[in-house]
Amino acid sequence: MIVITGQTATGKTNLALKYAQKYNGELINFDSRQVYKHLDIITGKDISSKNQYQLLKKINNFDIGYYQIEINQNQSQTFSIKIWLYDIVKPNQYFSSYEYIKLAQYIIKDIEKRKKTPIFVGGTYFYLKHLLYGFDYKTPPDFKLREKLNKKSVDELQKILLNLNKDVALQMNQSDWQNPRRLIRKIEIFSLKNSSLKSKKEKINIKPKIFIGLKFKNREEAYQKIKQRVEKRINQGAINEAKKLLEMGYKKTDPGLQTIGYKQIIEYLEGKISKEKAIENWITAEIQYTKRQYTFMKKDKNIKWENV
RNA sequence: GCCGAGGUAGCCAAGGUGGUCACGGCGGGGGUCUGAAAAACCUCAGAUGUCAGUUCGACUCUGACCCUCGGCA
Repeated sequence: MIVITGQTATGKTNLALKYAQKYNGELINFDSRQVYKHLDIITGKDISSKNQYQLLKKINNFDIGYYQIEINQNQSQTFSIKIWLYDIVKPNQYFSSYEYIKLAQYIIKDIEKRKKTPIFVGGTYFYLKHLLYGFDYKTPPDFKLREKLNKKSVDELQKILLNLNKDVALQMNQSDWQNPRRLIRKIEIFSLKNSSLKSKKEKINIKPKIFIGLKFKNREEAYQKIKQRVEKRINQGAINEAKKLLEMGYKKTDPGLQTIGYKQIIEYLEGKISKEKAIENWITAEIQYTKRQYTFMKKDKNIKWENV
């Protein structure tokens, strides 16, 4: 197995495609935004309009399939490579690392059955971490509870958790203790009706043969690349894409639209900021994201870093 | 040139009868990370236009100067 990860806009997919040619591979996306249908231009899916999604199988609400993309090596040679795990769910559907891993494991088996090499490409280290190193999945989300808890203040959530499980509450770090999402998840886990569920932990410890992380050599480089990329996406019709999604009935609060690019463009479409400001904010958000990505990823000592 | 308003960190911006020299937000640096992660959250560092004067003490008062923005010329 090969894994290509790293900061956004560093050319992960291109590198992955090279490996795909060399090792007879197929790509598996692990980008948490590209799993959504219709989010194409802004999330930077490497497909064109002539690519058709090939549906392999429906598992629950998930459309598992691939895009077949062609690469012209030179005039005479063309490679055809599959990319899996794009377009799995609608922008308003719930999706999580749990679902991701189930699907990824299924695809790995499928690829290996055909004697090909799975090549994971993406920037969502949260998903990758769980895929490679395992995860103790024991409590599914309780959306009713979340909805209720989302209305509470951090203060109230802290009190609820203290009553539920004092030890866990006191062990939380400073950041998580102030973080409503983390508090809600903990409450979810320790609330009575869920506590009896059995652990589904699977022992996983996958060691990729090649595990590369791409990062920018400095901030200036990141700024230039990201600026170019955002401008390109604007020219490709990013604004229309966002508008179209709203016209289709998706809301800005849907999980799929909680995405860099959409958030800023929607503010523009709502008349809150100018187009120029939206673009500027988009670029800034993207740079901030690259920083968070590296902060998280650099703790993984198995990644071999390459500067771009 | 005259009249008015104003100059507080990279940007936006609050403040006070002169007394721990100053509220925030953005941006920036550094982090957190066990079913929402392109999310959410934590943390740190930055400032009173210039020069004089009044005063025990001025970012706050006075004067000059330099800029900026309106209006009149």
